[in-house]
Amino acid sequence: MQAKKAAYHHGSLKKSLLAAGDLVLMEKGFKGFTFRECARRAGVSHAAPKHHFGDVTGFLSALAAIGFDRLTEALIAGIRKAKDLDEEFLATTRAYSKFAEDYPEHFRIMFRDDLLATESVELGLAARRTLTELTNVILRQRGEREISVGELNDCTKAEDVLGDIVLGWCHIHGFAHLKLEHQFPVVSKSMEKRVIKASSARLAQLIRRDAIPNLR
Amino acid sequence: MQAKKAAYHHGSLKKSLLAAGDLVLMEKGFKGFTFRECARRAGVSHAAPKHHFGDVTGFLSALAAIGFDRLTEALIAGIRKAKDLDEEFLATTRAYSKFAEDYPEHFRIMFRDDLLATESVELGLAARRTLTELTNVILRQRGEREISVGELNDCTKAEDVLGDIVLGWCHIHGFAHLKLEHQFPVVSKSMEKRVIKASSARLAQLIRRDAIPNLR
DNA sequence: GTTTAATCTTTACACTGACAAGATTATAGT
DNA sequence: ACTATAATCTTGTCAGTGTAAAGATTAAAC
Repeated sequence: MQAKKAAYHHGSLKKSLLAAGDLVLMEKGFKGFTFRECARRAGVSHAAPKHHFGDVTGFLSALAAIGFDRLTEALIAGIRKAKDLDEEFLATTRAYSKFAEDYPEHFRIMFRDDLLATESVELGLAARRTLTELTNVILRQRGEREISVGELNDCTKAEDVLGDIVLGWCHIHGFAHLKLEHQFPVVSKSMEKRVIKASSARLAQLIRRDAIPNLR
Repeated sequence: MQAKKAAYHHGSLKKSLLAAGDLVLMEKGFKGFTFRECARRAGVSHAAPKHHFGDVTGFLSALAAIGFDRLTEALIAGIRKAKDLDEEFLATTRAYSKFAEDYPEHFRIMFRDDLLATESVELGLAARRTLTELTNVILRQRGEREISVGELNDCTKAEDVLGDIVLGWCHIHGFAHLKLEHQFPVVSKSMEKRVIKASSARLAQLIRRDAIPNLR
């Protein structure tokens, strides 16, 4: 009668634990996020996760990777909505910031070098996919050829490209982070929209070089 | 003979606890930072801190305030070293980033809205002092009158000023944060220096408006 | 069909934050 | 000066945590 006999071997525990961890992170936040709570939700004993993730660091890394994947998707979706290059940089900024507000706890652990297993290839790849997407936003602004994930390191060898990536990413990330953690003085919603729109537009012009033609 | 009899009343326990917490944060990081460990270092019982800070959130807020004060000092010192306006923005960026690397754990908790008691006036003031310093960096770039801490809210009412503050602070903060958490592709030290120098210079020019005279 | 390896449970330990109740001392009021 | 009161600190307790070790169960390999 019961849907599933309580089998000694769960079958797909890793997936279930990730799903549980994802939920716990969203519902209870980082403070309420514990190994044991996730195990409870997955319906297994408190020591079960260890075999799949080692310690809590490994578990968080897997969840951070999911976060990066989700961010990458959000960026792609945001970019797709933009009608032209003028809108694209702003759309990227907005998508990045919206992700931070939609998944604040994911965002927080994603950028916590001390809490993550930096050797995780899974996490590294997910982060590079996001970075590639951002890099391509900058490259398109500059009217240059886009790159694939594999070309990331090569691309960033060029100094002026790296300079624009830094300019772009720092702005996008800094805005999202500061806004998420409520570091900006409180202003009206409409004011905030106008400000970020104007800022993004000016920075995009700077990156597109047409604003400062003979600077380089 | 002994310097101090173990008095039942410590006398300046709050200060001692803050000093202990400061050390623990630097030595053991956020992971090793516990209420009890700090109490141990201060030489008091594990429940003593409660009376002075309430819960761990209150304690962290006090330490975050110290962090903001230290950041403000670092910014002022960095600015003082700059010879002219051209150098100042870069100097600010460097000082901000250096603070993040010198006090990584402080930096992390300073920008964690969920871990702090946002109603703490002490923390709020310290953060506003930092923000004022940053705002004045931008105002000087624009050749405008500087403000005091009290004027912060008034000043930010002007839309274009806010826009430049956002541009400047997002860049400075985003760079420091991404660098601290090792999100940038690994490049040589000298390359990194050149890149951040060029980026800051270009952004400063944008803020100073002389680069794009007829944009507004 | 037996051995081996992987998966999951149980048990245990040291540690944590929070709470409550008691001990000690400073402070204020008279 | 004496007492009442409040502030400060300790002790003891509780549920909860991560990690480790050892045992139970089942899948997989040979």
